[in-house]
Amino acid sequence: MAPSPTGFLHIGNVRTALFNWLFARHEGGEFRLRIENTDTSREVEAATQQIQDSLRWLGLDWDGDVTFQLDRMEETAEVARRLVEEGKAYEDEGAIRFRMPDEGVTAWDDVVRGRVEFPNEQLEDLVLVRSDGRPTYNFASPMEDVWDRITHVIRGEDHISNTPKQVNIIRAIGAEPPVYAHVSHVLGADGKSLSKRHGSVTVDEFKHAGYYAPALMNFLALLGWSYDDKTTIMSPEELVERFSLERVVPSPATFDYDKLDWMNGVYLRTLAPEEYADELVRYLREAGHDWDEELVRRAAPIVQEKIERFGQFPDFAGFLFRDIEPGPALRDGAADVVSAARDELARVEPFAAAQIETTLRDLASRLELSPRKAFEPIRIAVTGSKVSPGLFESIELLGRDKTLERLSAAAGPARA
RNA sequence: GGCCCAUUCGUCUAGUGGCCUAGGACACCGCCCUCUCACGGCGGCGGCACGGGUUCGAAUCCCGUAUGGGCCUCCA
Repeated sequence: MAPSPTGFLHIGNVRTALFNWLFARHEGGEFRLRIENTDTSREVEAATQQIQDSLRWLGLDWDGDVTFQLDRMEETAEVARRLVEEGKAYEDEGAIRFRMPDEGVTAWDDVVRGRVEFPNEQLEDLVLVRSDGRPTYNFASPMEDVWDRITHVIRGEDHISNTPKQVNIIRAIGAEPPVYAHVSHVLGADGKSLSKRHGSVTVDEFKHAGYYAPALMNFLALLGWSYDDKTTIMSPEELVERFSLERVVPSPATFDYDKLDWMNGVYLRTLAPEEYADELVRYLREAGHDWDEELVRRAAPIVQEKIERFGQFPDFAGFLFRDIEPGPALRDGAADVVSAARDELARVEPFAAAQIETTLRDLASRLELSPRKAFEPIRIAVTGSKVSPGLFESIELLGRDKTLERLSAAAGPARA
């Protein structure tokens, strides 16, 4: 994986990184991380750290130290000088250019695309070393592939037309090119390259939105790859065991946020309750919500079946932790239900979901109201919303004092 | 403009000449379950870009067209 340190890691690049990682882990090989920083003008200060944090969060661990392309400036310059001596390159206004063949074709067997051929007459004599001495990407990259004994280069399809150039350079120094696999791009719903306007695009944004890393990994793996005709939910371990480059398709994939949300929900619902609570607590802490951890843990079970992203928790269950805005206006007669509920709940013992449910259902039938009708105003009064976790569990967690307080406020001064 | 890559339901995909009356998943619609919202169950809608070949037979092979994308930097 060889990102350039120009900003946050884009989800399309992460998908490519994932394929590299899955392939390496499946084959028992190494997954290497190299920072392509030969363009010093575009380098962004914190990007190198961000890239590593993002990969770690997703669960992509690399082997050995991170390497930096510019660190081998001396070696690449040396090779360039040798190529000039051998007549395979030449100086041009202070820079060094590689002499590309003029006839025939340069070809390779791409693992995802099959045989790809380029007419050599299309190949320009590319700059190897800039006039200021820094190597260019198209020179440094293949050289490092050789020095690091990279066996497989899995990268985006935008590199297809760079490949014949790199192949020629590698052959010129008497080495064998690695195996290449060019994967397609990831697009937004409008068919254009995925960008900000489509939604989250950086790993950080997905993290902050409350996605669960294994779910995101699963989703990304299925963008351009499949195991068979029906398997969709696969743990990281299963993905590693089943992945193969041969099953990567060459056509571009559109990022479907709805499907990601669904898949994330599947993962969250499958988590053991304690694990779910742990993840939720960690998410809220990192999102800056300084809420009582004990209460968050008690609330976890009643939201696990309901939300598909941790990011939905504040809106969905925030009424447990902070004051609520006045809810929608109560319909005619609703105030009576609310104040009756307040009177009943003032006496319930113990103040627990089961007893609360019995009490409120009895109240509904006494008032000759359907549960649906009777509970709506109570829900709005207590949670501030028409949509919430289970009413009885919510009331238990809120506690008697706050529940009565909110019911009184909603019933209005007349009965308060 | 040149070269290269791609093209199966709205989306992700299965499919490698007969198993295809094209399978699965998300989304959408309907019904059931139900304290809201979800979950779950059942059912439905919906596709091989187009045109020529090759073949007894093509989603699958070949050619062309169209559409989309990439590259053509002393960017990566």
